[in-house]
Amino acid sequence: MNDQERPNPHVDDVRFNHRVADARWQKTWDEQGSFVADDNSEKPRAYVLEMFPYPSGRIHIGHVRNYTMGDVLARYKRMTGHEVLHPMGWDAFGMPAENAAMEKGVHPGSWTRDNIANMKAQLKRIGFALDWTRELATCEPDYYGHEQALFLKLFEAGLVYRKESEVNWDPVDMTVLANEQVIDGKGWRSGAPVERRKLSQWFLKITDFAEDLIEGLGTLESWPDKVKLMQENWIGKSKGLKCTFTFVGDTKGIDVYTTRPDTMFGASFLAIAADHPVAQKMAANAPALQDFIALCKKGGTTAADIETAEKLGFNTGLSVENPLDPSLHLPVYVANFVLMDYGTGAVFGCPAHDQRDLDFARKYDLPVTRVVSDGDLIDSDFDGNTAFTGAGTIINSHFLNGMTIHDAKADVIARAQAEGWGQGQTQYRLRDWGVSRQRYWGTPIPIIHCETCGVVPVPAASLPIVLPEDVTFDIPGNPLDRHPTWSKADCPKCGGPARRETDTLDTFADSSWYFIRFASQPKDKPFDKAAAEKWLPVDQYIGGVEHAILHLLYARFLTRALSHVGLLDVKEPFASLFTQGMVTHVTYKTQNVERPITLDEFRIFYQDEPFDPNMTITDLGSWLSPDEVEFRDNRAFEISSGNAVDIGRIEKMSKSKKNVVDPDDIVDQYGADAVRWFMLSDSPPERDLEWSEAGIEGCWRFTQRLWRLVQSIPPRNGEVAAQPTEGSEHSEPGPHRQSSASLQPATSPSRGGIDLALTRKTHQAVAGIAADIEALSFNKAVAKIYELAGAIEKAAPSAARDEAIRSIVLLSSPMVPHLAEEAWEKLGGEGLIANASWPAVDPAMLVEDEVTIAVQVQGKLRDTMTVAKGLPQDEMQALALALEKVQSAIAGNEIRKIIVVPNRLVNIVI
RNA sequence: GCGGGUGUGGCGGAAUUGGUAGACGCACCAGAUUUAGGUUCUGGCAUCGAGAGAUGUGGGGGUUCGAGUCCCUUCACCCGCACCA
Repeated sequence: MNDQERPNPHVDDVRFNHRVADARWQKTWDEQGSFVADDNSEKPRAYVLEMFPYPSGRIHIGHVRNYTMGDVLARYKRMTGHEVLHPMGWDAFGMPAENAAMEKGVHPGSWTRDNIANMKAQLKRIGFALDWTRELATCEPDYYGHEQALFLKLFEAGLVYRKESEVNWDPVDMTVLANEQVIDGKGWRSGAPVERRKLSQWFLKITDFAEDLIEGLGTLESWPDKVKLMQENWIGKSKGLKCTFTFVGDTKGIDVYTTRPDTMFGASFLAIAADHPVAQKMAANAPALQDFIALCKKGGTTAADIETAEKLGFNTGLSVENPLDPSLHLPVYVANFVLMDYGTGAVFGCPAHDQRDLDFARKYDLPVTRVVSDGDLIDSDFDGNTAFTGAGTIINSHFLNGMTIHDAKADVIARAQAEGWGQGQTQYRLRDWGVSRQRYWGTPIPIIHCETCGVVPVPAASLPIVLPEDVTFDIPGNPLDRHPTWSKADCPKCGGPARRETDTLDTFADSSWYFIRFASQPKDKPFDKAAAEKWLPVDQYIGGVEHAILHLLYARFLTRALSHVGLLDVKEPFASLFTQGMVTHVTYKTQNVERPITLDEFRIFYQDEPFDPNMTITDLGSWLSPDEVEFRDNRAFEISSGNAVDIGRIEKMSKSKKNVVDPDDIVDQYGADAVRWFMLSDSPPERDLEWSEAGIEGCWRFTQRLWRLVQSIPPRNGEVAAQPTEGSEHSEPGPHRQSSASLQPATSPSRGGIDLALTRKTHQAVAGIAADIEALSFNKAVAKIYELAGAIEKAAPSAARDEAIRSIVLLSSPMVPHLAEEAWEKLGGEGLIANASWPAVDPAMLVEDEVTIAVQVQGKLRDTMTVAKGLPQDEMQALALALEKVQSAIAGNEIRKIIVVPNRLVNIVI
């Protein structure tokens, strides 16, 4: 399926040959350093950044979509006179490299570096306008060494600390598991049930910035609301009451934090976390409680695991007093759904108004007292299984009765403070950022543990702490830990023998400052403050919505933390954020087949029972890749077997579902421009894009259509050329350079007559496409290019038509740069189109002098009419009433009202 | 469980933000050119209806002269949940 196999004598002479053109222009851009950002430029700056890829081995089509969007914006910004920084690098640390090491016996470093080389070559083939001189890989010491320096700065500033924290522990492999490695509560390799185990780990104090990070969201006007909302909910600021429930007959008690002090009279139990000191202390001589705590430790550490697990409790036999009325006593339970790291690790349960508490109360037969009424249900008994969590009026609560929940909250907090048993407190759901990973392929944490001096930071002069190359992955666990010499170090303070920290940093740390390093990369320090600030913040950041919370929050935090310690003066790293959708593709699956069971299979399931040959077994369908499927009569069949195939759902491309498309293959077949065009067409960029053969064919045809348009006019320097205009090819690059390709109405046409309509259409396209690109509405920009192409094809030869063709080449050049360069050369444009300017717009050409008016009767469209723009309302009304269809719709009824919207519609109400 | 999102023809989507629903593309149908077509060009294409017309933006209800757009309610699907990156 390539051009050689499909000769086409009729079109080959005018066909755009991407195989030649793509390579030619990519080489030219490289040689001329077209996209190298000039740090000293006087032009206005634009920093366009896409989230850098993890070097998994191959570029995924999702990457292509992401980088194409950024590339169009970067190229457009260059055309509008900006100095553009558009860099690329590699988020190169992480687990897959270690997995490859275990599975294939390759070193994580060489595996990663090979992948980077392959993927870089792939990216180059797509023709991205990237500044490769700033390329970085986080796994190289010249990157992570600087990260270690930043870590030490934060350490000095008191933003780094150590505490115990739970990890997933595989008791068979004796190793820490990532959440991803826990499948159905079991270790992915050993299959053993996972336990939660405490380790001493390093944390960054992101919670110090919780308030700041919420406030900062308010300044991010060009971020999607949904992302800001998700971050705000993640930080989870709440105002509530921290108070003490004293043990009955004692002055000591348990501290509780609650956001619902208004419901305190409805409390029927107190629940504490399994890790709570009270639980731990009691467990010392209560084996049953020890067992229960052990039970709570089963299962993974994810929020979803913990919160969907069955709610379990253990009655400690302890009893506490309700501080609002000490005569009310509550039992104390240890419960698996209470988290030690949020609030105080203890909650009071108010079952009528909290679903979890209600489930728990029903299970352990605890009282359920309604204390908030929504009006309809005053005083009625609570017997349902759905908690009422809405607003209402307080009932069954003595002195709080009749208050709104809002007033009751304030009243209880005031009372607690006056009486000394509690105080109002602001609480955040956000937890400190645990950065320790018990893994090899990451940034070594630059700390030394000395038996006499304790924790000692590595002196800056000793950086980078380089990962040892001689490690093995034949046994589970962290190779750094068992390396014979690496962890041995001299204490920088006392010189005595000490141990190097063997935890490495979370890879999110690597991706939390790479955008700063792109802007400034001195050898001797992480970045130069002044140089970095010239580029920062990133003007447009583009990436997947899956990063809406963690990566973006950590990057925002680290930027603030670096500013806090004086290394930078930037609060928000990303001025504008765009989250793009995934690329999906249809899936195919063979049908399930039911067949008789074999003897061997029977023995596996039923051991020694007598064999029953009538028993059947169902082979589940397996995924097929599109090239294993053929179509007959609109039905799908497997080519190899001829069996019918189910056409599955359209899903995110994944290897397991065999619906991936390799960018290299399609770039080779259709050319980089057609692929880029596809990535921008049809689907709005924030939505998913469905890959299809038909779609890419259509895109390929459009590139050829554009090419034919270019062939249809003679070169500029020919004798029939229109008068030379002030084209960009004559203008000097600079901040104030005048815009290029002139689009003046063709007042002295040299070919054919005046075509004002086409000139209008062209100017409207220039203005519209500029607005669409700036709004990242690439699908709309694409539609407008199609429209303009259609208009040009229908137009008779004229100077206006020639100008329209020059314009469409310029307008589409950010999207199809190879074809545009080739066309620019054919049209006699000077220099590279990559350096050309965006066409100028004559505002007078944007206005139409006639408008089409909708005429409605009772809000229903009955007719339309074309009138002069700005026609007075009474004239519009008179014209509308004169219309035959309108009269018949009125049918002699009395006209009650006529609504006239100038230049838009007339609505007659009867 | 918690948090966020999406829903418009056969398909992807557009709709100046409350004012002509279906721009543009894909697919499909018809015709022309071509030795041929997976080329190119022209035309058609929401649904029902012969037509006039009626219906139509996941479902139900509401506000309005007018609703894809605003409000209430409901259904379906997708994403994130702190050690995947």
